[in-house]
Amino acid sequence: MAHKTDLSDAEAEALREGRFLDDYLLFLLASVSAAASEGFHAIVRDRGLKVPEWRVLASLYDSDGQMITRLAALVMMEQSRLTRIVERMDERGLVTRRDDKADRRRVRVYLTAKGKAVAHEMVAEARDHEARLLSLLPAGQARQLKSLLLKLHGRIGAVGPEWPSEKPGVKAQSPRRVV
Amino acid sequence: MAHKTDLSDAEAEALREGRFLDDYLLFLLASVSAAASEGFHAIVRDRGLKVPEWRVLASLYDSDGQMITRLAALVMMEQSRLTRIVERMDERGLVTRRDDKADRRRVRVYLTAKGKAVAHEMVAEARDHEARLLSLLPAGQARQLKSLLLKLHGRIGAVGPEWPSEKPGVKAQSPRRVV
DNA sequence: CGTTGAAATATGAAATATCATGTAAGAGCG
DNA sequence: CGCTCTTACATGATATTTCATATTTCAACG
Repeated sequence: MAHKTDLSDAEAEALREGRFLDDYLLFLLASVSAAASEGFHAIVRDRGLKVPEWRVLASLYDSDGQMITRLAALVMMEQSRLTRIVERMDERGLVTRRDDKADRRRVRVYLTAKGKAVAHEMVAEARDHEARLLSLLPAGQARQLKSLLLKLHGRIGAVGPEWPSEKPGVKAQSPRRVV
Repeated sequence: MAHKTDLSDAEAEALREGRFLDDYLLFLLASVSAAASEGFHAIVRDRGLKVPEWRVLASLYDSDGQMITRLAALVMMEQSRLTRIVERMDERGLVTRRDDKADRRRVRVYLTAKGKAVAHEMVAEARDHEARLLSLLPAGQARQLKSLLLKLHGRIGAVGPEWPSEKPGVKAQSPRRVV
């Protein structure tokens, strides 16, 4: 039998009990997310965008003309923060804002031609980068990872179809907090 | 054959091409991470902690007495930011700082008795919360998700054993950027 | 040793984010 | 309608973060 290796007390303890963080889902998610994003975020910044701006572009790429509140939910940021980011992006000519004439409280955000160009370019980069990332896993596992993430996501925010509803006057049904 | 449902052009387009974000790994990771953490972060704040503070406590819970730089890497934040957070936590009596006498550039951060108490309490909460989260998936899938995350994480930061090395004078080998 | 270069942390100034509200519209209802 | 409640967005004040850089200490080497 191999003789005991020489560990510090702390290390031995860690092995015996198992560390907490190393297997803690929220930490795993946050740190994989950060690690996976790091490389791409560097690309984003090289193109002169900030990460939150990229997120806005990507959201509008998928569905242009969102209202501020919904966009904020999509990109997971607080409303007043998004307001100011959109403001800067407007000044930089990436987006424009138009009042929703059906509900004049709402402000809808649209990509400008320039914004679309940048968005397309960056989405292409993102797809490239994603392919490189996913190639770190066997194809089956890559698909499985995504599918598990989607499933978990769906079950956490057991939420209705829309979020701030598209139709004015419908009470915003915020995701029922399951956890 | 069922007749065509009435979709807007944009929606039809989305279905045809598939939206970008809905299947984009980095977005999936970020948004699952945010959604999964939301509930627990509310608990953290209820206990009068900020999320970054909780992260520090959790890291020290696993391995007390880290140096600032390494702790910053562990909790994924920039060094000067961590310095100030640790400072506040010191003032609040959650941690203390002691110079490393083997290398006096280094500052090591330790949990105080109070810090340990809070850390233990919160780790217990975290474990509870994690269990609730994981119960949203069948046990096998939960395990699989974690294992895939770990695998991906390992392959992204194709990194050596330590990070800022424990032993003074060893050149810090930063994770080779694979992606 | 003395010099040069890198590492570890701290810190000032500028940029951002957050929190609490203010203001302007819609919705619901008697 | 007129009143009241809620939603959507903006904004001021405060707190936090970031970025660049200063300071101290160690490592390497002639």
